[in-house]
Amino acid sequence: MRPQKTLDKDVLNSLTEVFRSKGYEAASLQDLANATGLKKASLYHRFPEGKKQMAEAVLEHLAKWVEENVFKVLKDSGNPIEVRLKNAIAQIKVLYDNGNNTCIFRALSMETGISLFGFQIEKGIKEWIDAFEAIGKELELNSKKAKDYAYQTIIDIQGSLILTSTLHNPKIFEEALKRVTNRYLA
Amino acid sequence: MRPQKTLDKDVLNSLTEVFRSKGYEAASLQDLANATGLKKASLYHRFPEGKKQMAEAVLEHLAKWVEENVFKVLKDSGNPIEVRLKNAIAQIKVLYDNGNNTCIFRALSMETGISLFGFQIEKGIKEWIDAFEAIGKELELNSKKAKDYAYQTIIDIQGSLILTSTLHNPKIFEEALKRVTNRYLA
DNA sequence: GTCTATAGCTAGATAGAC
DNA sequence: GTCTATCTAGCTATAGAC
Repeated sequence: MRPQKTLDKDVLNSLTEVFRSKGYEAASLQDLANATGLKKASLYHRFPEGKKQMAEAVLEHLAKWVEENVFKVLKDSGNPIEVRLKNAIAQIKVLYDNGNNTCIFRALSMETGISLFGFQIEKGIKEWIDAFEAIGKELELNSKKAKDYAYQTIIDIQGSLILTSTLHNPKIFEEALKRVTNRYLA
Repeated sequence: MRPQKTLDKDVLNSLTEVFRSKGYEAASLQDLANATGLKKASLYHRFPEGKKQMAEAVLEHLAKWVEENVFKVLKDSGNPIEVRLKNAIAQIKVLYDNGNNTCIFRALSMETGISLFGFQIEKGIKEWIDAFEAIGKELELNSKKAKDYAYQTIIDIQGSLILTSTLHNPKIFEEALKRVTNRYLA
């Protein structure tokens, strides 16, 4: 097997950037090839099922990153809950580049996308909710409140990402994350 | 001038539905033609600049609806502020069909869209913020708080729309709107 | 004002050399 | 594993009859 000129990880990162910024339909194979530095046929060699498979790989890739860098940090023992929460929030800032990146779920969730990726996106969102719901329970909120806080957290993140990108104002994202933290630690 | 077989208003409503559900790139002229019941060439007769013009017309059309049915209701004299707020929230439920419709801003705000419609979307979002900021000031919140509440209102709406559609749970949207109301009237 | 027909292009995808 | 070359289908957009 001849060694790959370009590492899988780099390819995935390039694909991620294109899908994130353009969405699924608007991301052409030419765009994806340009971003990775590979030719279209080479992309098909790595992803025989084509564009759909590329987007799925991106979703999976990001899901792993979040699991490793957000959820694990939230759960991970050793640290007191305030520290875990703050560390997780810091990673969320990395994930969304301080609000300058759109969320991949949003980019891939238009109707064509819904039938294509609906399941993965729904699963992903539920994992976010579960992760924050667990934090609420750990803080001994009653079960309704733990759930409400979790929903509000995701709403704050998603809503503030939209506002930050349309108004070009990262402060909105930052303040939303502060609000999330305060809701739990107040 | 031969009378139009299909009214402008009906055409716009059909176009709106397609752009809303598919986004800009994924909405083909064939889709738009099917939805309106007109042939492609007839669409070009009404919108000589093509698809871009159709999307712009949709944005304008919705902006007018919101101005008339949300902003005017919010400002409109005669009624006490609690009633105005509740009426406006009721209209927002109509606009988004209880959370089942995606927001046109989101549908048209991917990168290809950003250069195309960024200005109109930014303007639209700012109008929403201004409208709610005015409510806060009327309630004698200080100017920072009035602004914060307005941002949080739009964040709650946009964020809850995303969650409602990905989780197929209109209750999330409904509760977010309750939260908006309570924030102002508590 | 609406239609049929079609131009011109780019999309996603494949074949096969190296 | 990567490339050049190419296929077919679908796209946006236009021409011109009625």
